[in-house]
Amino acid sequence: MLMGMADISTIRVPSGYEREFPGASRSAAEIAANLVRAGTEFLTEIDRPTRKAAGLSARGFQTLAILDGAGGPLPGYSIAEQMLISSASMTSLLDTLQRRALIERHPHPTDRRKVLIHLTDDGQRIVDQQLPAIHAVITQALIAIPEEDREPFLATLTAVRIGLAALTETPPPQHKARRTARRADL
Amino acid sequence: MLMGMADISTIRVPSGYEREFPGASRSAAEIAANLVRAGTEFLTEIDRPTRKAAGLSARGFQTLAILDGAGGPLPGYSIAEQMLISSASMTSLLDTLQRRALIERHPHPTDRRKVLIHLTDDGQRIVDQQLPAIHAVITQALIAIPEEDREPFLATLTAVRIGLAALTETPPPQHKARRTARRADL
DNA sequence: TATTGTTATACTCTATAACTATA
DNA sequence: TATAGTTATAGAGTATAACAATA
Repeated sequence: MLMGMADISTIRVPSGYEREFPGASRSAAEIAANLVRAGTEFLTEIDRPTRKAAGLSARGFQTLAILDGAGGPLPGYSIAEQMLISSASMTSLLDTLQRRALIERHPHPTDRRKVLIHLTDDGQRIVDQQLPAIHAVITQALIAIPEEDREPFLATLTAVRIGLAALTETPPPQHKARRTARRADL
Repeated sequence: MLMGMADISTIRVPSGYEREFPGASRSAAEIAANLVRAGTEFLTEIDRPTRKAAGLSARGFQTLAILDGAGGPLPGYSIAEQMLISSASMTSLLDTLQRRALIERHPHPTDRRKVLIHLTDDGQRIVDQQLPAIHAVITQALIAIPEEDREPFLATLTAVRIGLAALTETPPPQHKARRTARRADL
């Protein structure tokens, strides 16, 4: 059984946090917790109409949306690159979509190593039906955010992404050991 | 092959968007795209040390962290509720963790329906080792966000989560059909 | 009757390795 | 040699349904 949605409030980190993790920032932890949670909840809501209507996984629909966005057939490896998965995983995904007749595989006219992935009419129909529902959910979810708050919010989101990307290119940050007081204090 | 990280910038939505999806808000779509992306990237970074050091899935580590945070053993259903998964999925997760000797199952002293999940010493050690690394990553990723921007950012994140929660309790928002111009315009 | 947990079954996503065909 | 794709194999996470034991 899944429980109902409790009242929503900002996720806070207890006051002992910076004592327990020397060098760590409490406000950073709060931002991380709330950002990850908000992102996950958003994904779930975006996913909901798709799964319900089409019985399609997020990855499956994403594949269709990439093909739709490209405006024409794409070779498999180029979809795989965009989705950050291996070619073998791509094959498996495409098998699933092809079984449901949402995509077709056609040989590339000049390079016989390649397979061009086409949206079928059914696949196109699913994208055309689901995208408006998804964008309606997005618009409605953010209806209470004032227009003047949106650009600053976007700017901070981008700053976070830049900070994350910088992490990948440097050695993992140093840290001191946890100061493990009583567990119940967390 | 997975590609490297391109330069990071705000994800923007093309200008034809509100024409293509009547009633939808372009700034909302940009916030959704950047928020979901930032959340996913954050999760990936938080995940990285855990997977590397302990070969543990995100869900597996999350289970250990919940037990650690509780300060003592918990019955399975209470962990499942926090993770929003079914009791059958919980059983499978716990099987995996028990196979690696990171948790133990003990009978509840008074309610014989319940099984109390205990962190083993190995499980506790993984949490104690990984949590500082995770919090160092979080602190470092956000180092460039000025302190005075943090509370407003948190406030907007919470407003988004409230908007999302409100969606769940109401019928799906109405929307008009996609105005399907040329595909390449997207 | 409701709660807690397990088993059985099935599907998706993912990864790695080995392989074919083509460039 | 490098690129594109498939097959084979394996493992994790998820869901549903049916079930047992207990409260």
